[in-house]
Amino acid sequence: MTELPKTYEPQTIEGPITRRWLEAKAFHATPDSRRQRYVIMMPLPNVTGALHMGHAMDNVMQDLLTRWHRMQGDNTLWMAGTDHAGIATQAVVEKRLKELEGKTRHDLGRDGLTKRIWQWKDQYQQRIVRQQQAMGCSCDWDRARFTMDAVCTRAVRHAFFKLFRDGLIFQGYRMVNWDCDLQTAVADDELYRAAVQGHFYYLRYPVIDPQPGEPTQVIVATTRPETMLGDTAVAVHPTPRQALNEAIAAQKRAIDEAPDKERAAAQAELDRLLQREFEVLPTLEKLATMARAGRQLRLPLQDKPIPIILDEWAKPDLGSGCVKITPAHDPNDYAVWQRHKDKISTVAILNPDGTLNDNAPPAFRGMDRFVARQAVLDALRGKGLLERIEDREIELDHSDRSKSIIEPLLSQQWFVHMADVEGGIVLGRGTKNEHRARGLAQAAIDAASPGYKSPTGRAVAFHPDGDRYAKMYTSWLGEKRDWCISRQLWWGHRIPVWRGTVPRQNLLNLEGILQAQDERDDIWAWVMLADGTRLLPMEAIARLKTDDAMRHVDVLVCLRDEATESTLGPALTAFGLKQDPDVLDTWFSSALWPHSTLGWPNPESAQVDAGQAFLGARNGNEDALTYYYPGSCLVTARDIITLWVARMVIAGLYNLGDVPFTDVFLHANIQDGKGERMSKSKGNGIDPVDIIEKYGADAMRYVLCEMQTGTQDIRLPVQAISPFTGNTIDLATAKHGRTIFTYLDPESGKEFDVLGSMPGVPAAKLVSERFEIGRAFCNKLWNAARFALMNLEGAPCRPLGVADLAIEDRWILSRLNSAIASVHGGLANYNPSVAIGAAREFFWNDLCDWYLEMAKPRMRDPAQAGVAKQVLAATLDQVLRLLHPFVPFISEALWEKLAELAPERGIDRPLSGSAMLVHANWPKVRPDWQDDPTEARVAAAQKVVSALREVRARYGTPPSQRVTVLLKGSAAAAATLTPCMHLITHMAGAQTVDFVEAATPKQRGAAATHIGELEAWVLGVVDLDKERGKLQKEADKLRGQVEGLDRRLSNAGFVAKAPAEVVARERQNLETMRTQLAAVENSLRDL
RNA sequence: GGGCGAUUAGCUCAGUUGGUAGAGCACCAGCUCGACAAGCUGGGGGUCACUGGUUCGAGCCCAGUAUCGCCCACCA
Repeated sequence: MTELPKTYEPQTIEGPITRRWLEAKAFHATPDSRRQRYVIMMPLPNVTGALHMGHAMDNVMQDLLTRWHRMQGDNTLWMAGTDHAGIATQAVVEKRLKELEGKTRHDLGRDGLTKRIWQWKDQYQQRIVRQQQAMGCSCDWDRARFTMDAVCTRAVRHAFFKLFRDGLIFQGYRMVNWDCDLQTAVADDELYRAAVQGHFYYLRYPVIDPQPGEPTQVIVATTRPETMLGDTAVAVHPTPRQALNEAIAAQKRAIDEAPDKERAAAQAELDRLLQREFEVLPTLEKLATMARAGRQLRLPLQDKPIPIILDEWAKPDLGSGCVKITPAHDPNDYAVWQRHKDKISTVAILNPDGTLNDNAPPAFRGMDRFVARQAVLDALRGKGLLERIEDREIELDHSDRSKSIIEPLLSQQWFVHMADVEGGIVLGRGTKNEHRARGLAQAAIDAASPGYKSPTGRAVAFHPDGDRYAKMYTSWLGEKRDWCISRQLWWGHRIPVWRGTVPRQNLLNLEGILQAQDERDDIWAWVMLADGTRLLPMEAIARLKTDDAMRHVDVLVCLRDEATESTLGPALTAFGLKQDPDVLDTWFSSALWPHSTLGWPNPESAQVDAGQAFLGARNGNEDALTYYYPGSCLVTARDIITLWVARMVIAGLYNLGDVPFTDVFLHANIQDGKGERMSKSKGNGIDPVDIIEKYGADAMRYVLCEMQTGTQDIRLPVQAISPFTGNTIDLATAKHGRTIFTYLDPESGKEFDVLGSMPGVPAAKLVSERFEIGRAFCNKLWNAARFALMNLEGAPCRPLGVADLAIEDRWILSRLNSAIASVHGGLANYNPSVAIGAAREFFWNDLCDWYLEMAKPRMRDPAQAGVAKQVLAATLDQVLRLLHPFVPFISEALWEKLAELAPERGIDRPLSGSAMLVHANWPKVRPDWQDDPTEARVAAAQKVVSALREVRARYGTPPSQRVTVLLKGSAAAAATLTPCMHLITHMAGAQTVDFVEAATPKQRGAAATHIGELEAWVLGVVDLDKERGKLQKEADKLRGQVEGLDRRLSNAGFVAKAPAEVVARERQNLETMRTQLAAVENSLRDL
């Protein structure tokens, strides 16, 4: 065999091992006769950019579970893929288009832009896959999907169609978060809040024909004065006195409960409220009266009358006490409008791009909203209608993607109905799991509730800290808010609905097409009446025939299959229907991921890409969907629970009548050294490939596993590699350069960039020294194996019984058995840190530090070498298997070497072999290897060795100097240690170690040490002063401990109330310590 | 504003049902002895954020305080 290098070089083995796995299709899963299966669906990375450390954590956790289950013999599928990430990707590509070519999406057109995005997607998808393969992800690459590929697209259309037909998808006007840059609605979770320095403007609205004693104008406050152009009312509280008094009473109570330091502020607030009682209240009461009388105000600039209305939304304790109502551009005002629809209207003043539309006076039309703001203020000021301006910091929603300020905008959107439905809904219609539920959200809540069982007996559980996250999941779902699924983008799944307002006669002409839905299952239409009533086409036509008042109706037609578009689309167009221009929210397709990837609704006809695995049934086995759905475990960070986990459960239950997975493993998020969440855009994101290049993939995986203890977030201090010197620079302490993304190299003083965005400034790679731990581990593993391989030449494999084994053999096998149980248990409890910790402890502390050292003399002794080799080979075999899920590359490489030298390994019988470790069997616990008496013996011997080494260290005895050791202790202690004397001698570097009844005075003057009740002397090394000092210190410490125990045991309460076993144990401890103290004092006297 | 969580050695984190605090890294000292200096051996280092309470006994249970983080929320 070839000699292994002295240092582990990950670069030289990771590439070849990856190629070997991929060439052998080692990760490919296909349905077979096994009943035990394990399925993980990868949380899809967005194709917006490369992966960072957060993804690495997610991927490594999945790979860990995948490899572990694969070795356990489960039919294991890890489905890989990427997400088109609608808004995020389009935003990135549009931004580049603007920067590099100065073009907007409108210059390219819908097809042109999507073509560009496809190119971008191809490029990044490739990069992502390379990153994942570099990490060792054992996904089934032959099944990798993309949310916009043919298989997923078909599933999206089917799912949409199904929901549409069931009446669970509807269109409606709603207040949405509008991104004026990207010109689309964005979801709440695509926003971030940021404080902006702004102003609070007080405006005056004149009263029309004020009566004597009435105010001539009303003052309203706003931070967005331009919205006044869309005002349709001013609201005042119906009973302002009562409301103010309630506020005052509440504040008084607050003062009573307030802690001292907050009391002054609370009192000030009360004073302010009390003052309003005579400063503001009289006006408000008058206004309330005026409102009842139907009085109106003149809206400035628009010069139109608007009513004063009564609504509790106007709080007498805030602002001027009155509030302007802009239903089209403020969510609260929208709610007010809905309560007063009969009295007030709604006026939208914004175009989709944030400029003012034709509802604004001509002077303001076309102005951007922020320009218009100033113009409105100037105009008001000119008319003396601007009361005053206050400076104020305002918290505003911003779009995560474009960073622009969000405008609340009333617009028409598509929604999925999440709330309960009268009469319930059907889940898994047409499947063997068909059953009913109250509504979509409720079905998903139930699935994670105690006692729930799906039709196949499954339920969803969270790990670790299950209750906590189940609560988060159910409380979010409990709101049952309708899910806005439309986005005004070009990149994504286009909504397969043709819609239009159709005149009476046309609808009658459409009858022919609409009737089709009774005969075929791929078309469905709804007719909407002006009052919002939804009718089936035939109902509508019937009504139309009798009701002449119906002049026109809205028709919505959903075409399920893409193929039908070419045949039916033109007909629909001819009748004035147009395909909805919107695309679906990215999460709509992600929600289907656990079944769309497997070919739902029909695996047999799923059109996979060239070279990919066929999804239909084959060779008498089930098709992919039947076999692999429902899956097993979803691995993700907790912020995805609401966004994605909940929606997958809903989609799975709705389409297939069963939950998509039974377990949700929530792993920690990674933060930088300052506790900030790691992300590329913050300039603190580490690229896993940089870590892999520097430390190796296994090192990275080892450390990530070790860090994963619970759901607690993890700090990972970040260092930059200086592009000037190559040294590492701690970013927590380094000085910034010109921007927050640049730093100064402390040595050269030169500036470098961590974001790679500053032209002309060299970019630095980001790393973390934490990963050195992993590199050290791999190096240790490499060298331990190297030692073993140097000695394993010709290792036998014959059945060995207990009698054939040396005590150290029995010990290491017993320890191995515990390690197997601990590693397995740690993984089963979703605690990789415990698992890798147990593996490390066994490998490093037991195997390397003790067993290998104890075995060295035997390796040189032909009489003993055979057994020692055989035990070592078997142990190494088991260690490599145990470590494989954590550090797959190095373990696979060493497995190959081990197989060359010791092709057959085992103790009492050969262990099952496997050409590649990735397919080897997972170690099984061997209770027959557990040997507690031997473990106790060796543990006692280890204590003696440590104590003797301490003596040697104290006197600086060179390792090569053999020392003479005397031991004195009880007969029981001697009996325990006698079988281990050869080990003690060897491990402590002794010439001889002997038990004595009593040491001679001269011997007693040697260097002494005490191990419990045992006394030991190391002859010929002693320095009297040093010895005295050491013994004195030891005696003092013991005396303190004895005193403490004594005090406790003489406490009547302790003896009476503590459990008997605790008291007995403490008595025993006290006894031992007293003996030891006496011995130490004796030794001291002897000196 | 509401809810959840965290605070343990210089750093990053463990600590199962209450029974005298652990690991790795870092630090100090010694070591090239036949796998490994990315190593070996030994050592030092903690008022478990703070204040009370319950208990014979509290890192752990209870109440409060402080700081940090996350989620949710409509204050013009």
